[in-house]
Amino acid sequence: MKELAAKISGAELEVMEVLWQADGPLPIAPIRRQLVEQRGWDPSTVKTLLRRLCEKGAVAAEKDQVFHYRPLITRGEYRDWSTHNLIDRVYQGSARALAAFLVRGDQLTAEDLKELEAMLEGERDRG
Amino acid sequence: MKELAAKISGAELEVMEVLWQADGPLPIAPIRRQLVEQRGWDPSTVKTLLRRLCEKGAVAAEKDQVFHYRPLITRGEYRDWSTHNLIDRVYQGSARALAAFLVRGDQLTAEDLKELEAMLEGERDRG
DNA sequence: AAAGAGAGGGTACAGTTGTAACCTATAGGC
DNA sequence: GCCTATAGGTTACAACTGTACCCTCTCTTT
Repeated sequence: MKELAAKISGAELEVMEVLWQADGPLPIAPIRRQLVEQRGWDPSTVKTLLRRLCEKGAVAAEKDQVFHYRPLITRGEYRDWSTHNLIDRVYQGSARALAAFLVRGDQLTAEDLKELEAMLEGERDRG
Repeated sequence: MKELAAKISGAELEVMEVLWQADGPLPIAPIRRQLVEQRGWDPSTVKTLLRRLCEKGAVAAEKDQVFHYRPLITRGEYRDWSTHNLIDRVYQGSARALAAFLVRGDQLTAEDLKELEAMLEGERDRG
């Protein structure tokens, strides 16, 4: 499924976001409403993006009076893929280098760092 | 400079990689050699990519008999930019969510995790 | 019933990206 | 001095992206 996620473009990703936030398949109307408002897109732009996502196999359209759109890949799968992609391409495959960047840069708040430590302890126990 | 880094494409990034690995400006010949070999690209492809990078302001070409190419943005700057980009686009702006993904997924080795803990302690002292 | 809103479907069009060919000038090897 | 390899420069071209228009059909409202 790597290829699928690979090909979701920036604008398409925003459409996926709307689908991921919903708790079930959505008809086009609310998707449009949200994106027209949030992003200032033309309604036809939303339609085009949905069509492309369907063509790419990232979204399914099921007809029930009107089409309902359902994501075929999860946000988690997409995160996995795109994070690995970043690590491979930008961090020469070193997840550790990325982790170091996060910790040493000022990306994380003190709160975040505490959380992280707790997580690390959890991992130590498990692993 | 966000815009600059933003626009470095995948193939272009591989060229930047070569420049970043070198310890100074490089003439086109070794860049080509490396990429023709590593990636199977045609020499003219390398030329095109270098031209585009120059147009984008990511690389400077200085003539000294033959042109020597020098990166104008550092790998660090690019990492910063692309990591923030991932966090914004895929993790809804939460660096912590990305950190959690790294720690909880099996991205990191036990060794990496130990390193991380050490880093966290260092941060606690500093911050 | 006529009209207006929105769904479905197709088309458009410029910019970016991956990938390369072609031509000219030139410098080093024979 | 001539030939071949390569630098430099220009052009190409299809796929992908961002962004949108237009036409038709149907359903709801007046």
